[in-house]
Amino acid sequence: MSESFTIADLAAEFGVTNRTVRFYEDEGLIAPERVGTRRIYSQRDRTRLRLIMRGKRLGFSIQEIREILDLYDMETGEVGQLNHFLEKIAERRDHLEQQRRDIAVILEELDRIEAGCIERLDALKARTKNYKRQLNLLLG
Amino acid sequence: MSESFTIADLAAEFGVTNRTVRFYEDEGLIAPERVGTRRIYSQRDRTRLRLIMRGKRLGFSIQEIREILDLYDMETGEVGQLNHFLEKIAERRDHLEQQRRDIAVILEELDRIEAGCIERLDALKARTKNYKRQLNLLLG
DNA sequence: ATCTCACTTTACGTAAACGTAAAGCTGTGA
DNA sequence: TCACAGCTTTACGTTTACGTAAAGTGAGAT
Repeated sequence: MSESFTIADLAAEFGVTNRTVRFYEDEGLIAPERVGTRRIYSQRDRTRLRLIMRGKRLGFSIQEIREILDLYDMETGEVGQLNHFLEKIAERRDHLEQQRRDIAVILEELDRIEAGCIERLDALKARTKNYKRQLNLLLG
Repeated sequence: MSESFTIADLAAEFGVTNRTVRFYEDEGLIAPERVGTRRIYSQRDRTRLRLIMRGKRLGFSIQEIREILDLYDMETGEVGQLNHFLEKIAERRDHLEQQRRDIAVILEELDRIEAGCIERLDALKARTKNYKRQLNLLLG
């Protein structure tokens, strides 16, 4: 158990370059082990990369992704920290719910546009059909 | 009817700078009228800006936003175009639905993390309470 | 033994999305 | 009338998120 991965493994899995994976390390988002100079990635690193990619798909900056990872990491116990922590979570939730609303709006619009588009296509097909029918009448 | 707006109006409404609004014009996303050299924005421009901001919140690039605006603009009639158009819509939908799934996953995680956090807070409160009770016993 | 391949560091380059400073035009209220 | 607030263009600057080239290292195959 507890597999390990090379940089190329993870880069391929997540569809990015080795450079990108190293960049995330420079930014402190992941911290793989070393064997000599070579990087060895654990399941935990892989999980963190998965979270990073999710953040990227939602347009979050490296800094924002760092904050999200911090939320996952937090092992604090102090009360003030915990409250601050809960605030951070609430902020993230607000942001995500705004995005969710945005998505809902755009999806509705896409449906509407697509419907109009299909309607036009049908109209065109009907005209073509009619044209063919008339042609058949003419040509016997 | 058919109000018009200055650049400052719209910049303020959408929480960006005048420069940003001009930048979107340079990129061909909007095309306000002119009175002399001054830009005059219509309701249509305002609507397009609203779409632009939505795209930005979802992390779309200017190029992607341009494509989305094109979807709204399209008045084409040719069949090939219409089919290509439907493909574009499908792509957008796929992208948005991926984002929606991403959001769902993160929101669930946030819930989980928040729950653990509140649990810890409660535990701390309970200990504090117990401590106070013992103090009261001691101090009468 | 040496070749090759995948890895490493260092460091300069680049595209996107604006920021910002300079210099000038314009209408309007005191 | 004139000062000033708000608009304009031009153009160079900045940050983010990597790309890319150069030069070197370690391990396994031939």
